[in-house]
Amino acid sequence: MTADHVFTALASPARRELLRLLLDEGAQPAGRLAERFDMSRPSVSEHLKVLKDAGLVAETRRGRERHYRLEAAPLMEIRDWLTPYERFWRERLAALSALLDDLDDLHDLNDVNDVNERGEDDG
Amino acid sequence: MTADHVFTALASPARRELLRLLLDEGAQPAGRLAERFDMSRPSVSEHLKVLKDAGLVAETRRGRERHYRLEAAPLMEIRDWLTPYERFWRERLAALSALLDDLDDLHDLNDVNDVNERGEDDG
DNA sequence: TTGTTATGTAGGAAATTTCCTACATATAGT
DNA sequence: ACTATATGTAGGAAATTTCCTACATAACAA
Repeated sequence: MTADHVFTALASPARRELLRLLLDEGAQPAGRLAERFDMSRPSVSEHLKVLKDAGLVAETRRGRERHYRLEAAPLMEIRDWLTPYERFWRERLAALSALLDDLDDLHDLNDVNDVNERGEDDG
Repeated sequence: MTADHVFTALASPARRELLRLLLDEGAQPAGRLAERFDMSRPSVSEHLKVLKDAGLVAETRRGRERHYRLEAAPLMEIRDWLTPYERFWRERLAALSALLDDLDDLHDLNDVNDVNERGEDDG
């Protein structure tokens, strides 16, 4: 439910793989998801529970199967959390870019001096 | 270093708080960061180590202090990981929006029928 | 040199996570 | 009713994480 639950859920590679499968292949029954893992079916079931508690998947009972589907909404909280860092990141890049431009200017200046040293006229 | 390290590092509230402090207040020595936590200084030091291994902070030694600064670049991996889910999320919203539009159309149609029932002409 | 400050590391206790093998539950088919 | 299928839950072992209190290291200050 909370952002903390979402961060925690994403910390496990197995759970991220579950989300990826649901994204790429759509909703599936628990058993079919479990087949893809090098892990017992009950363990996959527990991972699904963690994802469900984080609101990242939802289940629909169809007969004796339970179809799990992706619920991407909570991931938008992560994106929002990321936003201020992205701004920081961009400022860093801009500063670097400015630095490189300055270096370029300096380089051009040296070129001019080189030309002058070789003669060409003036003094 | 890897995306896995980054996800793991972000799973802890204490570590996310460290990143927030470095973002909001800039680079700081380890001790000053530790003061803000309801936790022993060595524990904060270990959290900083996890962040450093994930490439999320870097340290600069200044005298006997070590200044930690935010390194936001690895967070961009998280953003990239998020992207396909964001697309999914938008499609979901678009579908919902279309559904609501359809409901609206149906509603308008009923209004027209209401008007006709009250008379107005035709039949 | 001697003492103080800033910080990391060692070692271990407690809590949590991960994963397993039974087992329970519920639905479908015969 | 009986059997097979799909799945969750219980209980526990092993691994990992978190946090602590010493202790080690290195730089500064007298």
